[in-house]
Order: sequence, then structure tokens, then C-alpha cells
Amino acid sequence: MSLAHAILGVVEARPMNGYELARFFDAHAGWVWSAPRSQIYPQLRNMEDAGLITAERQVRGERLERRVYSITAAGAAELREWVSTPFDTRSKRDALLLQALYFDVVDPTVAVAVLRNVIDEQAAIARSWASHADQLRRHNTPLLKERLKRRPPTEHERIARIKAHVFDAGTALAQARIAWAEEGIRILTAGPDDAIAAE
Amino acid sequence: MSLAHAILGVVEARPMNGYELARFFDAHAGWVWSAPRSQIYPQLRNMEDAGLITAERQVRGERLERRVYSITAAGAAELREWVSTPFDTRSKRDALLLQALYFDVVDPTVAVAVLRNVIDEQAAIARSWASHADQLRRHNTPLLKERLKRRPPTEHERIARIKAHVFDAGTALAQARIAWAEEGIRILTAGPDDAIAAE
DNA sequence: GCCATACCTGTCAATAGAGACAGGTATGGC
DNA sequence: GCCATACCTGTCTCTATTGACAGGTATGGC
Repeated sequence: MSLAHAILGVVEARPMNGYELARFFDAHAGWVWSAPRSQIYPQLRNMEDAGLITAERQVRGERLERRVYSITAAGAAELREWVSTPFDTRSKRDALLLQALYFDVVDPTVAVAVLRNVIDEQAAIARSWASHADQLRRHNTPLLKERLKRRPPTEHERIARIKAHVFDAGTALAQARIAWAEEGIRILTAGPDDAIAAE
Repeated sequence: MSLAHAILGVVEARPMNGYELARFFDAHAGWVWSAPRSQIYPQLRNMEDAGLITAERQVRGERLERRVYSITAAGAAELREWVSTPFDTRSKRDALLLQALYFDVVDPTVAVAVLRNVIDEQAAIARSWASHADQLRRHNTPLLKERLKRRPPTEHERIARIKAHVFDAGTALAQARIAWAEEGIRILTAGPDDAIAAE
């Protein structure tokens, strides 16, 4: 399951508790991988049971404790193994494309409104991904700084470039979707005359 | 749920039984939306209970029956409603990007091998999507032919263009991923000298 | 007539994921 | 001292999704 590997990659940078992880997935990794709290806490327990992470338990008050999780050697090995494994990249579901596939059953103006919404959302995504890639290239995100502390300085530039390049993908894919939606609007707004003229 | 709407869009073209739908999702719609048999059969029952589709039951042998489902007026209304609704297009999970995010923990040659696999797979996807878009533009797929029988001829060209444009998206996104993976290989194979030289 | 194959419909168990609900703890500002 | 807020860990229920398993029916080729 990918959530486990997403968590392994984060705690590999620095130890975190469930709350921090949940906030991190909301704020940052949510762009690449998202998960609700109700999935994170049980997942951490499972990973602890599996020996992929260890918890340092800190007592808080009378009943609560805070568990700060660190990656274990087994966890690091599992992460390397998973990252090394080529897997099926064929996307199995795309709700946006499914919706567009049936645009012929609604009024063109309605479909155009849906596509305009797509363009606005994807433009916002492209901006925030580009901004994050830029921050990474400047070695300027909190988690990257923590991560680099544990790596030799000669590797720092390379690591930052690898991370930034992932967010470049988000930008490029968002821009591809925008271009596609714009072309879709042209197709939907072309009248029957245009269609015949274009034959 | 999107599976229900994927099914509605297919049976809107022509009535089908569960087996045909399962094969269709494997062969064609699987590119946009996939589902195993074990999800399709219960889903059809639910949709029948909800009045979105109706089944014509044909007896086969002593114990089996074949159920051929057609869309109802309520189902067609539900499909139009769903297609008209702008929804959140921010992708919540991308296993490929998650994997690439942690390429720094493995040997570059391993990461490059993963990316080469991505390129091969995405190239195959781009080819088959482009081919399908071409077939649609020629009004040459079985389901499109069925679908057009129920629409006025003046609409045929428009409908074919809308469908084909969805598969253009698949091609464009696959090509964007290929370009991204190729750039990733360049970053991974660049030595420390290159990195310094590029500063 | 037999058999391989395609046709046809399901069940079951397990995991993943979403969203609502529940409740205790520390701290800074008033 | 009180209270709002952020910190912190969970449970519960429902639905989605997967993969394995189960089994009956029609048909064309040998």
C-alpha cells in the first residue's frame, strides 16, 4: 500500500508523530498523496507492529501520550525496495475524463462551465506546484532542510533537484489539462456550420 | 460514485448485460474507468433497485438467467446531472510521483530503470489512445455507431469530436509523462560535476 | 458424443478510503 | 483564573475496490 511508503519517506527525513504527519499530508504531500487522520493513525500502528517504524512514547497528562515515530533499518529497506520496483503506471480511473466522455448528453454551455472550472482549478494547482518546486531548488522547505542534515553535502544539490522535478511533473500535467480543456471549449462552442466547414 | 455513471453512459448507447459491461470495461472504458466483475454485478443490482436502469430477464437453462439492462428516464437524468456538476479535479494521489519523490534513496541506475519502464508503458498508452481517437473521428467504433443511431444526424459529427477529444487527453497526458521521465533520467544521470557546472 | 471455450452470474474476505464523531492536554491572551 | 485555540489520539460506519473462488450454460470443432 502506498500510504505506508509515503509515510516512510517522510519520517526518513525526521521523526514525526501522527498529528504532524496528518498536517503534513494536508499541507504538502497531499499534492502527491493525501490521507485522512482516520487512516494515518491505524496505519502507523500497523507499521510499528511490522517493525518499519519505532515509536518513542512521551507521556502527556494522565491519559494521553504522544508517539513520535522514527524509521527503522527495516523500514528504510522496505522504502528502497518499493522505490526500486517498476509498477503499472497505467491509470485506471480518471473522473474528469469520464465526465468529459459524456459531455454530449448535456447542453454545451453547461459543459463549457465545467471545463472553465477545470481550467481555474488546474491553473491554481500549476502555480502552487511551480512555487513549491522553486522553493525546493532553493533548498528552502522545512522538511528538505531536515532531510539534507543527514546527507553528505555533495548530495544536497542532486536531492533537491530530484524532489523539485516531481513538482515540475504536477505543473506540466496541470498545464496539459488546461490546454486540453481550452481545446474542449472550442469544440463545444463550434456550431454545426463550423463543423461542416472544417470537413 | 463514478462507476455508476460510467455504466449509465455505456448503457445509454445500448442495453447490455453484466458480462458485456465487464468485457467493455476491460477492453475500452478501462482506459478511462476500470472495474472488476465483482464490483459490476452488485453495482448493477443497486442501480436497478435505485431505478436508474431496468433489467429484461431472459431465462437460460434451468438456473441461470441473463439480465439485459437499459437506462431509464431517471438514469438519464442522473447522468446529465452528474455530467453538469463541476467537481474537484485536484488529484489526491499519484503513485508514480510518490515513487519519484523518493528516488534519492536508491541508486540512480535503479531509478533510471524505473523511469525507462514508465516511458515504455506511457508510449504504448499514447499509441492506443491516439488510435482510438482516430477511430472515433471516423465514426468507426461499435459503441459509437450504436449511440449515433439514437441521435439526429446533424449531431453525429459533434458527438464523435467530443468523444475523440477525451482520448486526445489521454495521449497528451501520456506524452507529458514521457517528457517528464526523460528529463528525470537526465537529472539522475548528471554527475556532481554537471551539477556544479550548471550553477 | 465429448470437450474446450466462450458465455454468464455471482459470493467472499480483506483492505482502502471518507467523513463524522469523541475526547483529553497545553498554552497564551485576557 | 478562564477560555479560545492549537495540540494530540483515536473510534465508528459506510462505501469502494481488489482478487480469489465458485459454478452453471451454450456451441463449435473434433
